[in-house]
Amino acid sequence: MELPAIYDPSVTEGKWYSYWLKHRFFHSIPDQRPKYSVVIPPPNVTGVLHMGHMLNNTIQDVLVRRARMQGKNTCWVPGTDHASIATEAKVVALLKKKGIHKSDITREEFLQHAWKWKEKHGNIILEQLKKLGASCDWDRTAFTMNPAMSRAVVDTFVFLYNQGLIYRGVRMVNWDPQGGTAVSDEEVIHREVKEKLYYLKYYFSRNGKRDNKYLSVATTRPETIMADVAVCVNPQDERYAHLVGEKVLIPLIDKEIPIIADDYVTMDFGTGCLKITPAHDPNDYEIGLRHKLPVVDILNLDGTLNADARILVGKDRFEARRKIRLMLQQDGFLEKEEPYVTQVGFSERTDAVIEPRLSLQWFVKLDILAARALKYVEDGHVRLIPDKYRNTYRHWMETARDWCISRQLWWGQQIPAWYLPDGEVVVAPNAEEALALAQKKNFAIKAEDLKQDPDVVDTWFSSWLWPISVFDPEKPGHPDKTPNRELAYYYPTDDLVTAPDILFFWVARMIMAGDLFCGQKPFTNVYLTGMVRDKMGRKMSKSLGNSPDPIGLMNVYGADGVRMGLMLCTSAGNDILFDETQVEQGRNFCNKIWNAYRLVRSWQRDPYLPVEETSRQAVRWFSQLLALTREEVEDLFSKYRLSEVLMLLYKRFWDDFCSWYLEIIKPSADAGKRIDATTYDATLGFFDLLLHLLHPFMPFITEELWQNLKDRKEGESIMVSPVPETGTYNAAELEDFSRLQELITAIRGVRQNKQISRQTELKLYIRGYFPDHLSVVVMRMAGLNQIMKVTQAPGEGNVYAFLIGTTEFFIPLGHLLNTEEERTKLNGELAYYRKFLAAVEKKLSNENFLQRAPGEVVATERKKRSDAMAKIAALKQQLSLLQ
RNA sequence: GGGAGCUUAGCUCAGCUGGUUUAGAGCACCUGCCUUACAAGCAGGGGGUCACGAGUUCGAAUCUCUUAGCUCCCACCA
Repeated sequence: MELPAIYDPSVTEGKWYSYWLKHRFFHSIPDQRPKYSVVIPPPNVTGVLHMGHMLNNTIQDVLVRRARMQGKNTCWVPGTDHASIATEAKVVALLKKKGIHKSDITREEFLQHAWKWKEKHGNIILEQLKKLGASCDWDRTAFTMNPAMSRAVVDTFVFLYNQGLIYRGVRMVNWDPQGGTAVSDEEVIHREVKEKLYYLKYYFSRNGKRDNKYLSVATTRPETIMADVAVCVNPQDERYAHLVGEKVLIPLIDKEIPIIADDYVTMDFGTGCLKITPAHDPNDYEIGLRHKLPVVDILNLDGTLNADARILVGKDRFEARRKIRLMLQQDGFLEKEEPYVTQVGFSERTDAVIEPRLSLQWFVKLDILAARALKYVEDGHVRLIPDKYRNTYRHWMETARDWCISRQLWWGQQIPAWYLPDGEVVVAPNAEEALALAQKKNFAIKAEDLKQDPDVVDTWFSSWLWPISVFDPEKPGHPDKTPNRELAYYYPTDDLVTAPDILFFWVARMIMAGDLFCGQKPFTNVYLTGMVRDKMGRKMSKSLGNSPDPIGLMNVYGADGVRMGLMLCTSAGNDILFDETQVEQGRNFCNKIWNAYRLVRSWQRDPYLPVEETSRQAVRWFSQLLALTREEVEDLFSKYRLSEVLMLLYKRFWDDFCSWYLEIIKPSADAGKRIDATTYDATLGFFDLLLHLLHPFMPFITEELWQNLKDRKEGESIMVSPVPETGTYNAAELEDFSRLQELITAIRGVRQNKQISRQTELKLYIRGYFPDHLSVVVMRMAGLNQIMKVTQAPGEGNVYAFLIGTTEFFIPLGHLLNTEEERTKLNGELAYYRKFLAAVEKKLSNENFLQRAPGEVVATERKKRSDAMAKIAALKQQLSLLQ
């Protein structure tokens, strides 16, 4: 078979992915074997693959493929998240283009559009993952809004409500006036904004009339003064203490409000006087509660001022701000204004300025759940990798606030709460049961009297059930139910790979749900990936245009190349600075593997050819090296140091296997590239093992070559084939071989330096330790015709001398040797070793060192001294030999 | 404002409980090579006062503190 000199991923990758699917290698059903399970962090249905997904899913695939090759019953569950806000926004935008406004259609009509959209676009990202090589069990593809999982969400809601863990309450929420919904704290982006700080005059009230004295109050939001209910000072503030209890008048509308005192107020900020606006500021709301102040809400849902504002009614909040500033100035209430930089919250989705707003929302009580979830991590039952995130996790869990789970949207699971005409509420899994409950309260109630809460639950309220509901959707909400066979087998899952920015609102909440419904953790290890940034360290974003198209990258470099490029530079928890040259390195490595295979394939296996000694030594060495490599790989994997595993394998394959091993055993072209059977078979065995070790990282090329390595039957695959056995290794032998490599490199260096061609054969004298059985290898690789062990430096003139360890080597070079140059070089080395020796001797003459340092450390220092002395002696002698 | 982390070669990073580390790797770079597996390659080579300063110690890239710079998380001082 003639193979092209350049590896072309496009002809192999699609072929093998189809083959894997056809033979259902990714599919898993419970059996007797130990399991290994992973659930994908479900990407948004609206999503298209970006570099973050690439990294995250490559890591999962590496772990999953490795487990599968270890013989575990491996199950990687894929799926997507319905992503309420993001999806609804997309559908709303799409309808708008068609001239349909959301408010003009019914909920049912809207949902029909949304589902249609989901069917059309929802699977794009999963198809893209296939191109990456993701070995998911596609038969299990889940969706957080499919009927069974939605049912799980409803049951969970009902359960938590009945347990008293869900309640409805008035809270200050982050209101997005543009999106028309509350959003969670996590969906608010704070940005610095240059604003103005306005100092306003609040005149004292004399029986409702303006006094001529006033308090100066600083605010960034003058448009909210009509909602003020008090002015607050710090009780310690001597400037104002005597005024507490007096009344002032709100500018423009002359409403009378009290002066109160609260520790919250910072004395040295602004004027030390804070206007209290409970309806429009969370802190003010808290203060309002403490002081039992009324709440005046002057804003409509869309951010315009309502009738309670008395002035500027109907104006948008920002327009109102500009107008009221002028009014205040005209009427002399504006004392001064100064520039001010402050943090303003923006909606992640619509980029509108978030308006703190009081409203009735549903909440999950988190105090107990968080405390229990914390314990799993504290006790080490759930391991965070890297473990620095334990601190972050603890901090959050100890300060967790109740979770607002209602969203004023349609796309999502509608809250299973029904309101009676009198405002009472019943919570039940469906309308019939709700009616039954309602009738217990009032038997006259009919079905049409009940009105279901129009809101849906937060998307995280479905995804926190993910590791449970993908296996047994009937389990959430039913802690006492016996888990089904699937859940019993696959749960808890083994590894979770996700980004640290959702540690709290996803990872932590999954631990809560796991504890609540299964009494167990949902996963054992959480591998937290870094964020993929560009090479300048900037976040990848559409607006910067610095985000490469993953599909395009895979088309150019191959999926294996891209996977390798990403994996080479990722350590857990650290951001990765993505640079296309890394992917190029991955592509080049694929090509290297490909060509190594081409070389081996070009040889003729000859069962009658005797084994050459060089080959025998090479096989002996490389099989030991592979045995060591497997140990190292195991160790690194156990620490989740994936990039280091890959780098190790890269060097083993490229440097050791190709540059050393294959070069040593390579049969000459003159002999018709014939190679003895023993060496050849061993080489194929090594290749096989290397392919197995590399497969988790580079699934396609390894499958392609493994299939070619021998005649394979339909249905065989590297991913389910046994890993070739390795023997043992002897560290001393491996050390001998690396000395030999140093020696050969040194001789090659001499050749290059002195312009001695490869054809010119050289002689080598050795004084000191050298493993004689490796001499043949040196002769072959360094082009020597003679190696002699000597006890004295050779008498011939113009000998090039060098040291490796304490062994001296000599190569007679005749007139090629530049005596002056050698002298300079040797003197340089001599100076180095003398300095080194001095440092060691200083240490050894230190009484404290001898007394306090452990014996072995002292012993190594003594060895360093004797070695250095031997080297110095050798160098001196070499110098003396130079004419 | 609070918390966590980072700073080692031009770049990306190892260096784990202080001692074979007067510091390693990959890429990039320099030199010589189209040697019939691979120029996406081969062979050889150069390059770092371990951010700054101090301390602990017989011994510090490693432990402690100070300073500077960067990153992330949490937090709406109006």
